[in-house]
Amino acid sequence: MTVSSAQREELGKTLERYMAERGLKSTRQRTLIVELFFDMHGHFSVEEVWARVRQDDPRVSVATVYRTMKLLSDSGLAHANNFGDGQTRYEAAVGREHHDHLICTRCATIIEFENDQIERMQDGVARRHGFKVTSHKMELYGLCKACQKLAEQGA
Amino acid sequence: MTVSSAQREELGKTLERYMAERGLKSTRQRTLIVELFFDMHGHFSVEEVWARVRQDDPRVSVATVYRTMKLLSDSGLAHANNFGDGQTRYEAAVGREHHDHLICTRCATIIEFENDQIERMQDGVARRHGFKVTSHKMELYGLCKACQKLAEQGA
DNA sequence: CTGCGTGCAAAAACTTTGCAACAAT
DNA sequence: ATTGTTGCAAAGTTTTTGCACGCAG
Repeated sequence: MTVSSAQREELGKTLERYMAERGLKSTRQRTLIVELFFDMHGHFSVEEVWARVRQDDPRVSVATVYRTMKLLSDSGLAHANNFGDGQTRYEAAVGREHHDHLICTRCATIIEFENDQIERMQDGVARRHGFKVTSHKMELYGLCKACQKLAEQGA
Repeated sequence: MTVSSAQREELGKTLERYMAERGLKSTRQRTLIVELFFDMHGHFSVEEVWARVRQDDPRVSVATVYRTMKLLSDSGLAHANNFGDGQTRYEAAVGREHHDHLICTRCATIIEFENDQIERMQDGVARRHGFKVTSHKMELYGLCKACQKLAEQGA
């Protein structure tokens, strides 16, 4: 699932607006990190994004990647996740439907899914508690098909 | 919602069995930490549990609390959560229904809720993906009633 | 006795931050 | 020019671990 050029443009505009609103500047590093991050598809730690960025420009520091990922997260262009290992993983939030995750606790495979019915029920729950929900996350942990087989075989 | 004595007994048995199975030993520290943790109701960081434990025995080290909470988590008697701040929070997993969380991003209030219908739909999703779910977590982030009012008043 | 558990401090893992040089507007 | 940004290294947080001693079984 590639981010289309239209979506990419949309993304750029959102980011520009966000930065303009708070007097932030567009730099070579930021542009590179954002560009590369949105070309990667999945859930990446800062370390992983940094590794990719260094292929193109070895002089970029981790600190800048940390700062830029936080920027993307604050601006709503990326979502920050915590899947239980001790690091924050980011994923693109544009050009995609909202979705949740099935996570294999054996091989760490992540399957994404989407279920409008569940979303609606979540909204209902929130409403009944007087909550105004701005975001949510739902993760189902267990064994994927392949790992169930391996587990049966005692591997 | 207090853990009843019957539930407490159940808890003790589960833990004993778990420890016996792997040759783990029951110590003064472990007993104290487990006891106190199950008397606290809520979602606590290791630091918070430690603070409580030290009231009763100032000689217990954080390391032991870390190790014991991990033990509880591994044995299924406690659940580990990550609510976005950078620390793991534990909550009792016995003597309670499974539940999920509404989290106020302003005042950090946590409301628990339970919804069987959603649970069933989650199971359905997992089944369709060939997943065998062992646990899940669902968190709705937003503003609680009180904070919505404060926000309106521009506070 | 045997070996797991504990306390302590050191280290690890991840993330943030102060600062001087640098770059964008 | 002015102000935000970067790289670096230092420091902050949270959690884990090595080790010598102690305690449970």
